[in-house]
Amino acid sequence: MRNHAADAKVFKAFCDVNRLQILEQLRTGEKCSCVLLEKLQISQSTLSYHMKILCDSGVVIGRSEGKWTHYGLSRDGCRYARELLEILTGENASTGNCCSCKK
Amino acid sequence: MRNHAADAKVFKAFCDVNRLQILEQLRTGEKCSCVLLEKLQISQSTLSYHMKILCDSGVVIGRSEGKWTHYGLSRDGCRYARELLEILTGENASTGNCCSCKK
DNA sequence: ATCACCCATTGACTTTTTTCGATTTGAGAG
DNA sequence: CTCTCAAATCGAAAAAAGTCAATGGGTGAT
Repeated sequence: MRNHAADAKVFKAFCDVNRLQILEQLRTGEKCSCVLLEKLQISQSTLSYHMKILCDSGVVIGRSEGKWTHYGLSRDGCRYARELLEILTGENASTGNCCSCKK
Repeated sequence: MRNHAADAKVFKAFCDVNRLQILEQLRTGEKCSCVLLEKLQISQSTLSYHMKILCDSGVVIGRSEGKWTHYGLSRDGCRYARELLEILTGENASTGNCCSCKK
């Protein structure tokens, strides 16, 4: 029996347009906020808000270095998300017809 | 260049606790609304709302039969969701260090 | 110490999502 | 045709998510 709240948190990362744009930027490697921000139409505080959600989901990791914070995809977090989706939708799921509706 | 709004729609299916519970029920085969409802703490109209979102995401398909509508996982829709996540998080994504921050 | 810069947090506001009761629609059954 | 039942839709309210400007905290440069 799964923890649905925890699972939902993981997929929160992928259900917002701005976050998908951020993830797209991260696919080519680590970026710091200032660089991410250049290609987005949002304020700095809004970006920070989204980065928090991405980090909380486990898909992204932040790495502090001096003044900067570098964000990158978490290999483990990404794999976990894919495994989760596999569990939820995997081919082993039954697609048989319904028999529960007592006509 | 991806259509982020369309992609976000797919993952909307997985980022809500009630919808995850519904998907869990559907893993064991088709169910009609009345059966799904029994195991959820929501009203009939709310369930209908969630079923619409699930169907719009492509992950679930509704099949009308007389008075009943049977809902089931869409094999194609589920595969598409997994492929999408693979593209967004796949191992081919770079995890190299940032070089864009001119120190 | 002071300044400039990067980023997180706060508080207020707007927008979107979720929820429900009531109503409507559509499909058998009598 | 009328009645009943399953499910969708509507309208309104509540809850949650997203947004920004302003502020604060930490770091490195001067």
